[in-house]
Amino acid sequence: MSIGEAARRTGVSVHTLRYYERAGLVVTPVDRTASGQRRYQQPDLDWINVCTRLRATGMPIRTIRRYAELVSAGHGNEKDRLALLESHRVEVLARLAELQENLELLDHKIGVYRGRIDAGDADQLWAAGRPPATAAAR
Amino acid sequence: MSIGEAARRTGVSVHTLRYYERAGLVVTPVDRTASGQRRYQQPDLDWINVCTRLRATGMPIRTIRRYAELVSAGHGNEKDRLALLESHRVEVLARLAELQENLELLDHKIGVYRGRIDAGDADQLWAAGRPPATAAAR
DNA sequence: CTAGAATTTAGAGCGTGCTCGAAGTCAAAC
DNA sequence: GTTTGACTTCGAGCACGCTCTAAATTCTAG
Repeated sequence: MSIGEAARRTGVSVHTLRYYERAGLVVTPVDRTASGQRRYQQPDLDWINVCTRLRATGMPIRTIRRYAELVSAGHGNEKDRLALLESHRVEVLARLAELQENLELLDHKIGVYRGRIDAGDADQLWAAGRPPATAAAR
Repeated sequence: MSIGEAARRTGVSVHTLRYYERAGLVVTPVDRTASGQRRYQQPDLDWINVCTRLRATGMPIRTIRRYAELVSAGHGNEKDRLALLESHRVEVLARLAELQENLELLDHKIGVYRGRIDAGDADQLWAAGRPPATAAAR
């Protein structure tokens, strides 16, 4: 299928598809017609989806490239691939934790504003994080 | 305290402190000495910490600026502030969910590699996401 | 008083991940 | 055959969030 069709099916723009290819995010080169146009197969789409999902976990392009290199190098480096994925997993867990922690600040502030609005808007002083005892939120 | 001390205490570089100020991430202008050097007070640090934590939830600078503008505008816009925070909260929850979903792909792949390595490395075919029935992972 | 460290400004530079433009080639419908 | 739209490459451009430089000034310790 054409690059346009591949873009439609993966939800990635044709620009980005070509960019990913240039960036080395490939495991096997995409087929080309005699005139040089790309022709995608299902496995190409599957790989693009993997890239998309790795990106969605915040894996940088260069790391996905490294992973792609390991995959295309074939057998024998499974431990390296595993190490790469596990190392990234640690980062993802850290980011999840950070996000959740700071979401609490957000929730706290939202609670303060809700209370203040319900109560008819009382004082305005505030503290940075969780209330030390008494405090509002900016 | 000096900007250097403020940087030390907030964990933000002096460059970034000045950048935040330029970017409008201020609720009250930082004091200046007669000669023009910044002198930070505890509330300034508290606000910087709020900014840092909002940043950590992925809130863009321009949104924090908007929030700062609302705060410094004073009373009467609490509903706007609440709306801003709640809207951002929705985005944070979405990103948390996305992160968690794609973490599952990561975990799945890690599981596949662990199994393959333990088993002494079997076949190499693969599927993009969760295994449809039988498949390994790239 | 003086040396060295810290601070000031405005503006440039950078890393990341796209996103787009230009100029040309190709393909499918008519 | 011709048009219309999709495709090609290459390089530039952009948005974001810092990060750094330069040159001048100010502060602090001895």
